[in-house]
Amino acid sequence: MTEVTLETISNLAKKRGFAFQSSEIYGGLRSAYDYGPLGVELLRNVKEQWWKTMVQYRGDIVGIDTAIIQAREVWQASGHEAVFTDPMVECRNCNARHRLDKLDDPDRCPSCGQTGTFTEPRDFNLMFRTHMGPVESEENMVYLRPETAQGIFINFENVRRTQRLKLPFGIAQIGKSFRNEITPGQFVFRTREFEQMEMEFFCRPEEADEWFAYWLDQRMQWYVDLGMTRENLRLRHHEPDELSHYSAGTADVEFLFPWGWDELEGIANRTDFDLRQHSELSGVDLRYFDQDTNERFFPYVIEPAAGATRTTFAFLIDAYDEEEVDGETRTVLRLHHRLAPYKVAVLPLSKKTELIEPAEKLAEELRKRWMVELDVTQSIGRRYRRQDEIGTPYCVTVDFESLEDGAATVRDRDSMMQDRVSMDMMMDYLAEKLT
RNA sequence: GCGGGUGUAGCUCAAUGGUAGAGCUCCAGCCUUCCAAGCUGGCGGUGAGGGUUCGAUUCCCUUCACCCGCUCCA
Repeated sequence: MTEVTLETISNLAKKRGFAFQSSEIYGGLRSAYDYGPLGVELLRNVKEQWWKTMVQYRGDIVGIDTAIIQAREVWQASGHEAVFTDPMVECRNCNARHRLDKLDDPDRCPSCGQTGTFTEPRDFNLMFRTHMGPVESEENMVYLRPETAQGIFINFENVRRTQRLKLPFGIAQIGKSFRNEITPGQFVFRTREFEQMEMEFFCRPEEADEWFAYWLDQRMQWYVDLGMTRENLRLRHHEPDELSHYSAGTADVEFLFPWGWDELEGIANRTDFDLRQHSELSGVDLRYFDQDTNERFFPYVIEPAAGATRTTFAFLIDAYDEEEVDGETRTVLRLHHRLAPYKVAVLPLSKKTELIEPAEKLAEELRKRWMVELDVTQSIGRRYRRQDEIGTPYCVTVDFESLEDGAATVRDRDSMMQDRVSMDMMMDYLAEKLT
């Protein structure tokens, strides 16, 4: 695999239309990116694969899509309002920043040992605030959700009842979340607006450890099945002192990014913290009643929470490859075909009308099933390289011979091998390759 | 947010206190007809705002963005 730098990959992303800086024509807005025509396909494919694996292929998990704006009480119950608002001080001597409430001595910097070097404490609020309704007041202040999980917990009873679910079962959701990260960066890796793929798996408390291990295994396998290099993935268990306020155990799926290992997904045992909190604050009993044992209890929750945008980014990095072909560098995105933005490119060998017409007809046919690009400009070699660079698994070339034999050449992205296939059979041929 | 670095065309890079150039890319035409060929032409730029100056891309200030560190997290 080719070593890839952040710069290489962000350049490719901009050049080919995967992601652009947000508000670029106004000088750019920090920490926000817009997904271009290729990026949106890749992102959609990642989300689709997650949904299929987590919801469609399973009988024990259902989906949901909850509002980004929720009652303020949700974030009071979850602990976010308290935990995400911290007074911070900064050391003028060494520029280290510390949470005031975590300092043993509020006057002494633990990083450099100096005293009296701190700035005035400033409030850091990690949640976005806005107002519901046209009048700004404290009463109608609302937060943009910092995680999708709470939308699931507050709908636990709605979903359980309407779908007649029995433990163990899961509720999955994909959606945007917002956090005022102190330091966004590394291209789309850490942004203040991001997309999550979260699933809350509810089980009996005594089975939580078992399900935790199960989901670690399942989630790791998902990345591997979609072609991510095994050596670029690892599981890292959190130390007790880095656990979130709700967690009894957390492990991260990490990917080897150009800057080092970093998190793609956190898998946590959230215990019964959230359901218990919401029960207490709302007064609604969110306990589960087990008719077989006649028990009423709060289920435990195992949560695999993945970042959709950063996972998409990781797939892009992992797929990037360069190789020497006839003294030229060929750039190839070796994306799994299920993730590739375009599945097929139809390329008439020349711009002659007699070739463009059957090519258009073929493209139109294949579009019913896949994302297909028709490219007629410049030489065939250049067009192959262009498709390689955006990860298109197959190119179909219509040439003059096609007019005689009704067949076209199918060229494979990775091997560059070619196959002559009848155009009548093209759909079936490609369908078999693109399962 | 703090400290350090960087901003010239889509990309790589030139130049200058006095009309900003090139290569690649892209687009059109010709040619070619299966792995980034060639020829001709075209589009396109000093991140933004202000100041100094007869004149600023160049000097000064502010701002915005990016990169590296600190802290937080999917």
